[in-house]
Amino acid sequence: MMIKGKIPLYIQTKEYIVGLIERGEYKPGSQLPTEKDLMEKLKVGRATVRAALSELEREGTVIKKHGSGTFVAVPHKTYSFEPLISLSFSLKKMGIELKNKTLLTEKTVAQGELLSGWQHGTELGHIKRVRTSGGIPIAIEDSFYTPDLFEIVSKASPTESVAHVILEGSAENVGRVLMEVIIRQPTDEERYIVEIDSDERVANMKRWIYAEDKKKPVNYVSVVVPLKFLK
Amino acid sequence: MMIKGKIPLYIQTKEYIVGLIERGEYKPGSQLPTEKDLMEKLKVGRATVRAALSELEREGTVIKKHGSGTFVAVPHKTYSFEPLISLSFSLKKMGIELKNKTLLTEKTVAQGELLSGWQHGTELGHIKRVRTSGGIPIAIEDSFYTPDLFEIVSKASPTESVAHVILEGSAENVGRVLMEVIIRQPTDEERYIVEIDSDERVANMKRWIYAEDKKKPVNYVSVVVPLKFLK
DNA sequence: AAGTGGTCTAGACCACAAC
DNA sequence: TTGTGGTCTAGACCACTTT
Repeated sequence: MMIKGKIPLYIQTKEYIVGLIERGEYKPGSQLPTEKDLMEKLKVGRATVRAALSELEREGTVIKKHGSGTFVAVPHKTYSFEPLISLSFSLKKMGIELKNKTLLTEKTVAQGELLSGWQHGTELGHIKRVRTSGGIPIAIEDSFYTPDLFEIVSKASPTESVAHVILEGSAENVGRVLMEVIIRQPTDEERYIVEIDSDERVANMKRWIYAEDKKKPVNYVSVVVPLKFLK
Repeated sequence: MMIKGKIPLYIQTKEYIVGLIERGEYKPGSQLPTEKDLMEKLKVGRATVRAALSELEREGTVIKKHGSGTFVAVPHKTYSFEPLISLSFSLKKMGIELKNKTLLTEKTVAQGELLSGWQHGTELGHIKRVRTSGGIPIAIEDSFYTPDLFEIVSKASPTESVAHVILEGSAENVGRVLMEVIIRQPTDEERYIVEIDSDERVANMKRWIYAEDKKKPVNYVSVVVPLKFLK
């Protein structure tokens, strides 16, 4: 090791491991050298190796399994669309964990503005949640699903990304995703839930996911976040 | 410390620090006890304290500042609008390395259905780029801007995210963002540029950014990526 | 100069998985 | 039982910020 003078050893260790993977010496799913191997090979302490591997795990490059070893992460196809359409995915990548609190779970029918491409009277599942971080309400989320999807989503972990469930759950193949973000004044209900003044503005993200036939959405989500949390 | 037998010390340390914050003993923005203080107070090693603080920083609860101290995070300003609407941000998260090759920079006028939202004949700046990874063309990007924005974008680094420039550059306040992702067959030109067969499908991501008046877009971008690169 | 977090080592013991 | 990663300590020196 120790080639470069200024760069921290654990960064150099990271680069060494990434190099092994990029050169194809260790394929996705295969086991990487053990921490002990890396210590001896690179002549560094174990904390240094672990710091490198920890960052790589956080970045999704490797997966550590207690008792068995460290493995090259297998990129999964369905993850590909996720960052584009998932709010929680993007925030998580930035290191921000949101906690969900479910306010309401019900069966309803499409009506009013919420038609969103659905026929009037279409049966839908509806979940209303508040997302918090450190106990502070950050976002209000209203999500609507076709009955089939509602079954699947209801059984999934409430902290799991809906986009992830849809993409991964094989219920439907995604054919089209539409997303809209607008800046507007909050409603009274929104002001109450996220505790803001009436002169503060909110970002309202709406997302429609269509199945492969592209006719009607299988999922519609509206997320409201005060602008002060976004700038 | 050492109250609970099975739970790791660094987790207990985390809980202790979170408790300090939740009980209001340390308000957002204020400086937390130093690592040394925590070591002595809790009778644990420094690595344990640092493990706790590292997780708390990753979760967005605290902020460490080299040379000055560790502070309770201020929930404001922590979140960014960018991941929601930036294509390059998302692509980067997919592991797609961003090297841009500009094929075309021109002034043009709005025409055809692709430029929906603009009046026929509106003056626009147009940039056509190919994104490559390891010399292989991965994505085709066509972006259109109002003349004012075109000036700013042209001067910005070509690798910089357009969404970033628009959000940070204060050229306009963003009032509305519309994004669409569809899966379709490639055009002949697309097949030529990214070197794919006609039976392979592509993901076409389109994004419109509207200024505060929400009438006409200030930016329209279309990115085409072969599905096989999204695995 | 003093204090803070950042990096690093050497060594120990524990918890889990596989043989 | 063996080997892996998980946790933890004690101590050292470095880099940055503030006084």
